[in-house]
Amino acid sequence: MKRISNQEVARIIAEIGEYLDMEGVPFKPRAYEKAAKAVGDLDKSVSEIYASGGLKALEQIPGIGASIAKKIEELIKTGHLKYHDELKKKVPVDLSGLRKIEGLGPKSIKKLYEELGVKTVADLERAAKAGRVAKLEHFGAKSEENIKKGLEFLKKATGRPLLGAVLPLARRIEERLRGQKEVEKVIIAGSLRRWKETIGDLDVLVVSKKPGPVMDFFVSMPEVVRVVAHGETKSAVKLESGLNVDLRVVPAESYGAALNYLTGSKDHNVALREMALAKGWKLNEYGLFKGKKQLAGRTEEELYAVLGMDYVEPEMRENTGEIELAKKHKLPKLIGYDDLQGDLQIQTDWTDGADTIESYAKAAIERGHKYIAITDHTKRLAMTGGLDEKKIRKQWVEIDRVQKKIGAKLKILKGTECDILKDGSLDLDDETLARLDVCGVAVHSHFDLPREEQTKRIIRAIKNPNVDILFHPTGRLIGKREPYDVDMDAIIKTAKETGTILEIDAFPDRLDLKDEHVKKCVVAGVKLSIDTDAHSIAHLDFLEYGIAQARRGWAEKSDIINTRLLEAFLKLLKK
DNA sequence: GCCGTTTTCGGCCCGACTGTTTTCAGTCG
Repeated sequence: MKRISNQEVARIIAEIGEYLDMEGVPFKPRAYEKAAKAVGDLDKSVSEIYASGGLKALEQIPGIGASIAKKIEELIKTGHLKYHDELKKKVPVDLSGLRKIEGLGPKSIKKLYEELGVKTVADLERAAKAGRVAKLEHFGAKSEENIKKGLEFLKKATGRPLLGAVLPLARRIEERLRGQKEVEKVIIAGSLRRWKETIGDLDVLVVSKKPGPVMDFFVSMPEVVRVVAHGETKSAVKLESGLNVDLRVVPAESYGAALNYLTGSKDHNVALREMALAKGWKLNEYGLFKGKKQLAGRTEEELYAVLGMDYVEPEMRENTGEIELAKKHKLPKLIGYDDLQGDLQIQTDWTDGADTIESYAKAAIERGHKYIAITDHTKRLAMTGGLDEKKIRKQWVEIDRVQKKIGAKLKILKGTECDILKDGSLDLDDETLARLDVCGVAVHSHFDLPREEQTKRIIRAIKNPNVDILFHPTGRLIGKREPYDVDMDAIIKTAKETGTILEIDAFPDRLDLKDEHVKKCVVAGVKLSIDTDAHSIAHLDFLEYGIAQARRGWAEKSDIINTRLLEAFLKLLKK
């Protein structure tokens, strides 16, 4: 059997949808697009799903039916798909590559191929430079110019930026717009408001009676390198970083409906619209309407209420069951952004952190923390100057000194980020581990062990009765490193049996556990911690990303151990 | 092609903007 990645399967299915779109086939393109997204978002590999459950298991995936399941089967078995090959024969182009150029859809790509023989991005570049694109029917000088610009940006593009990279900029833009006198309200919607791990582009919503000056101000912001659209109610710009920012201006009576529409997710919105439709109403970005009469739309709360459901927090809007719960008034009460009492993973200048224990303590007090754990690396991570049994005892003396100096405002817990060795044993002896307040363990080596071995290794580590928390459980670095191959269900099961806490690492390129694992832990009754993994004082502010991740996994306050005050929190640890 | 407390057949979200058009197709979200 061929080993084919989910991404590859998703790409081929998506391409089928686009080829059908070229032909003008109705509805099927959406079905393929949905199926491709479903495969791309899967937690497990499609090959494994097929290996363990066959076609039936594939059909269980929402958005995949009998026909696409068979196609996936063929891909897994042969690495090829005849149907895809046949479609590609008609328009043999680098579809995935060309689709990355902004403004180029399937229909335009087909035309460029048929009229100019454009197959690749390089072909397109040559044709555009020679002025051949502008001569095509329905194309023109501007279309050609836009294609050239799209090509330029494609060369610089680096994929979706991290939430942590975009949020500070988004907040600056929001503040700046708030300062405009024509602006009554401003909010950033879209995936940012849902706190997705990475951000496609920014969707800004403004309430104003005079949109003109707001639009003019927006398109002339200093970061703007290109104005993509500049209309009365909608404008779009590209920033020097490559980020697209859309601005919509609506009247106050449509604010809630527009906010809902722009926040998404698309699937959540479609489900709401279908609900409206079922009642004989219509939902769009201007409101909920019965005929011409507006039933709701001024606020999101009103919109959900009139639809007969509870308000759904943006982090939950993925159409993964939240709508049903909202109708039954059974939504979880998510952990709040002010609910944490402390931070349980901090690296200091004793290893690879930048700041001293004392300066971290002061910074934590400023942020209102009640406790922090000092969790430096251990000796196997020699490059960080990892602590051995002797050196960590010296650190305890320093912690005691700082504790005495700062008094009762903050408890500094003695901790570790102890290395899990290749065989699942730990990098500090049990006697030392037993004396720690908080014992975290983590994998920093042998990322490529076979799944079974990796799983066994981690399970052995967390079965150690001294171990309290498994740090960054899957080891991924978003956009840089895949998670190691590990059976998370088995880890969660063992964590439940042993009372081990799993971490939501809030560092923006980790966010590890990810939302669906958080969900599984909540269901299993496994407790979680939210920690920054700070390597400097500034990183202490990352907690909000971890809280967002917890909320995206439907975690309540009680699921997270460091929402508790010190005494209650310590009772939840193993000893 | 997918899906089902209306349904295994007959539906499938909806609007803004651009660029090319003189009324609309394509793309995007």
